[in-house]
Amino acid sequence: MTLKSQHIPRATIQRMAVYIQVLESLQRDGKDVISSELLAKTCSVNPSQIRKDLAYFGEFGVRGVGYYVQDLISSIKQALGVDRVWKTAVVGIGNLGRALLNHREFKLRGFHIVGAFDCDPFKIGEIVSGLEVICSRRLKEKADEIGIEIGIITTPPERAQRATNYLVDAGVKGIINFAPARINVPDDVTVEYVDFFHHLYAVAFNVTLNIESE
Amino acid sequence: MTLKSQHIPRATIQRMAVYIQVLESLQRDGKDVISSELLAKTCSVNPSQIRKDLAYFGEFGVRGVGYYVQDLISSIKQALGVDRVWKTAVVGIGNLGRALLNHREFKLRGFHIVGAFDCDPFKIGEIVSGLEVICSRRLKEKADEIGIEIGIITTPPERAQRATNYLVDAGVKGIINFAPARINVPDDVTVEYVDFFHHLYAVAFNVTLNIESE
DNA sequence: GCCTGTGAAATGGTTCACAGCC
DNA sequence: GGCTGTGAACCATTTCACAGGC
Repeated sequence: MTLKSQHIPRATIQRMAVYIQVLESLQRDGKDVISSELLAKTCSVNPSQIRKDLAYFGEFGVRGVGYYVQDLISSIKQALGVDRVWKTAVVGIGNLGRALLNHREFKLRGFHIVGAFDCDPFKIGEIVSGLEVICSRRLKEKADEIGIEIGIITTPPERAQRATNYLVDAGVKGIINFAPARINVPDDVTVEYVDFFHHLYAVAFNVTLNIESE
Repeated sequence: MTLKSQHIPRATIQRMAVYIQVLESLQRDGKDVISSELLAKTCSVNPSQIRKDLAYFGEFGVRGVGYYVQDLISSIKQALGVDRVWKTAVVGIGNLGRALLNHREFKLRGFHIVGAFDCDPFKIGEIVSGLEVICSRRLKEKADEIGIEIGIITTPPERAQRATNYLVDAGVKGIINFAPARINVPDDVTVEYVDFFHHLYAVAFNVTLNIESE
């Protein structure tokens, strides 16, 4: 594996996800080859930025030609480690948790949901999208049995830390937190926060700025 | 208004949203005053970072004391422009669109959903969460009538650009795009992209890194 | 004494410009 | 000729360190 073990900027990783998205769309449109310039325009970034980003992981392009779309998608996916199946579990079976469990795209993208957990006795035992809801306290026990690599927290904010603790105890090293609360984890556990109010705030701020400067 | 008309980093705005989240949680716990050091620890950032961020908008703290939680929340909300009601509309009434329409938190946070649009004739006329679904082509007409400031796109990716065009035509200056596709807008329109697969990819990458370095 | 606000220093990321290669 | 890959130059953001004020 082409692993240049230098530090890779977080921003680069975020852009890589965007590149995949755009490249898959180009692929659907039947495009075979793409230059960094054209890809850059679609992603609203600088062409050198793309070349630098990709260079962290290897040499994927052909000089004088560009990048082969299909190959580049595979290369990026391999570089990010998303060319395989990841076993995930959802903790917190409310509206959002159910929506995620029913979302087919997860499986299509290699993220298989293999566990559904909640601490509400009324929900335990219920079948959601083919999975039995299990008591959160039994997370470690279940994880040992089925293997859970990524945890998705969809509890109310006040229960997010407890859900986190169960996941960490179970040996999970990656967490996506949809709950609007900060959580504490050991250094070897990665957390990503998803909260679209943050995005709404950002848009509101920018619109306000533009209105004022008129 | 304390408007230091210098450029404010995008990263600062993102952190401001986090500060609000944490401060509101502190407020619920009955905390009156907080130091930049303590707030920093909770948000996993550097204390000077917080002081610098806040300084873009004004002097909200008291030397030797810290920040008054209640006041700081109000000040930040005012600074971001989220201390008022924003009229929003959802374009694309699928699973996600419906979920957002039924989400009470929007109204609580000042984002009132005043329009629901879709281009599917079978959906037009349907009542979702008290709103009649209207043909996307009539967006401008409706916007002139009710006023729409922020658009939320929840269409499939191939229809995202058309939804965008309708919104831009209607004079909307801020867009949240949940569709997994890039969209083109004029310079005076702000777009925020929400795609949790990007976050899943980021987590997968970090977990992969940690596994490899063991 | 303590904690904020802020210029100055350090860090890290982005863009430029061109060498290298098809 | 054209487009990638990359060191060097540039720019922005973060962190430090301390002055300012309760």
